[in-house]
Amino acid sequence: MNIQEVLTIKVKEAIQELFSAELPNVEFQPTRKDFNGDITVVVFPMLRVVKGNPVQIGTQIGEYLKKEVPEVADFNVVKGFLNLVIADAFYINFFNSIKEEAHFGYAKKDSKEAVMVEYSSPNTNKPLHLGHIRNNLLGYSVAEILKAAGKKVYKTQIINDRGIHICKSMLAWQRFGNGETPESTGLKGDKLVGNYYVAFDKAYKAEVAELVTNGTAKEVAEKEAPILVAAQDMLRKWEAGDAEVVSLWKTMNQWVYTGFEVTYKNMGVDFDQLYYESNTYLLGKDVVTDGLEKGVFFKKEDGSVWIDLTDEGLDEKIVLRSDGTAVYMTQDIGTAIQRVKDYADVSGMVYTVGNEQDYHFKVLFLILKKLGFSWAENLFHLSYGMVDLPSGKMKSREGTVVDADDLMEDMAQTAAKISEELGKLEDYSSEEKDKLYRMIGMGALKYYILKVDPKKRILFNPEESVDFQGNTGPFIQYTYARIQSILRKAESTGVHVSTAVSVDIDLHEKEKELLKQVQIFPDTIQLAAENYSPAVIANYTYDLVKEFNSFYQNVSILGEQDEQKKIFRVQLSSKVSKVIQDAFSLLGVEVPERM
RNA sequence: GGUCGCAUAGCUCAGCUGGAUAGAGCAUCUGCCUUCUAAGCAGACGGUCGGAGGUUCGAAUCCUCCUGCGAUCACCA
Repeated sequence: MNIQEVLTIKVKEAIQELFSAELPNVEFQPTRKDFNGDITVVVFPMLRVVKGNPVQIGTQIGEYLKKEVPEVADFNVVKGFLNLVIADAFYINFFNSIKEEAHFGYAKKDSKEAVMVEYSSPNTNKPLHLGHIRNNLLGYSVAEILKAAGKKVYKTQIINDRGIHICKSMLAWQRFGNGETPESTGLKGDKLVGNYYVAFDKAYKAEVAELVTNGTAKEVAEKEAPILVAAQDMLRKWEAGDAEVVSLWKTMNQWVYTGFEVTYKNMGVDFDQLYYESNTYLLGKDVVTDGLEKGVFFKKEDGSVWIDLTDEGLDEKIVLRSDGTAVYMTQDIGTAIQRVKDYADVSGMVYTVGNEQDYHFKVLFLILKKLGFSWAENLFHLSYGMVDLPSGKMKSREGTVVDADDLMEDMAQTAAKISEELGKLEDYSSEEKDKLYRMIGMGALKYYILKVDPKKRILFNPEESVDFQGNTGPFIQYTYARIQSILRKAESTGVHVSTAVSVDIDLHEKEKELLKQVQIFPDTIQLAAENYSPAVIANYTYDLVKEFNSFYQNVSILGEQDEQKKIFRVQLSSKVSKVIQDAFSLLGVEVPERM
């Protein structure tokens, strides 16, 4: 039982005893730093049950608690706030009880229910860019957070490997490629293919311009440009299974996959299961037929099938074309159902997709609910804002993107530059340095992106590099490294960290603050999971680290004369570093032994 | 036009189910490396929480309206 639960019972008891009244619940908040105390009971809400002066009521409750609850060492009342001072022994007991836990704060895997988290889901016609980085980091992190909160998680992505955009790259390569391959050019496969996507757009625009010059209306020219018609023709051939087209498609997609693999590895993300749109794009049609019988959908005269969502404040949405072919929505319905077939324990899904698709997912979830799937109640669209540049939106086909690989490389180089200037790692080999610089660079980038609320759009200015000081990933990594340094030194000087600490020691104010911050880690993980928010973890970790640094600068650890206190401080530091490491692992950020 | 989202210090962001004098970082300015890593610490400066009403003992937080920005409303995906 934690202190709040104990106090809740005792406060209710006090109200019963002192005022013969029934208190429905007790409201707590951490005591503000400028007041004396650790936890505060808010008296105002009690006025509904107990009539009187809040200060007097608070004082009476305080006296009762001080007498009846050993953990309450003292109290004071300010206006309607009853500030309680919790005894040091309580914190020390808490610390001793969690000290040996491998992953303090992680919930036990209790639920048999699994969640499938989808993220990344790239198109195979171009390399990944900064927008994909946000998507990947969010999806990966939310998956890790859900795991830590006790859920079983499957990470997945649906690879958009077919469609007109793919054919555009293919066609441009056929026309302008001269048989180039990743091997012959030394280019990463996704980069090579992406170049042809850009080349297609260039050629297409030139053709449109030419048609317009010759008197064709712009709208007509945009539809009839020969290269576009050729791409559409290629898509039809692909759908018909044309051997030559399919072979080219396979070859070029493989180039892209090989390239993506490198990017994912550098980003530090992974997947448990892959879905390919080329396998799933025909799914969902039979479900529509079922739904039609059930009356969930209706058919229009031209044969197209729709759902009427006007009762929900939305409009009508098509689920099957008049020619009987599937649309985007049909596929997504089919794919969702397929996933539950593949993984029977899946009882919920998270879709990490940009906020321009808010409407689509709203509709998709509604349809699945109307079709009566129990798991449809647990669908969540992890919607995030766009990453824009000062020059505006990123557009792959116009080449105005911040490339994922380039950005990660830049981050590592910035980290290298700063590290070299500080010059603390002269004895590291170049391999060790390189590994460390990547870790720090990625730490900066990941933290920078994950610390902000997913809903907010990010304006990314490549000119102003991502920070390495203050509320940043490297700041937190640095603190971790610093603690490791202390631990190494402690070990070499023979401090016995396994010894239990006596409850009799007096806690320094900084130690107490640190313990309070450690204590809320489990709740923080649950909160982050409930809100699907890595930002909650990021901000928690920052607060913890700030607290530790303050402790570190104000209190001597290894220089402490009292052996008990010294051991306790080393143990506390060790535990804090473990929490930092675990919290950062939920963000997909690694921590270094030195930096 | 309808719907959804966002708006907090010069800049970038926190602020949990309504609670005390709204918090960090960056930038600017002061101090602190002969003691455990100064990517740090301690401090100063900086706010009509977009605007107006309302609910409440109490509103950045909840409700209504308005303004600004973004997204979306395809037999594209």
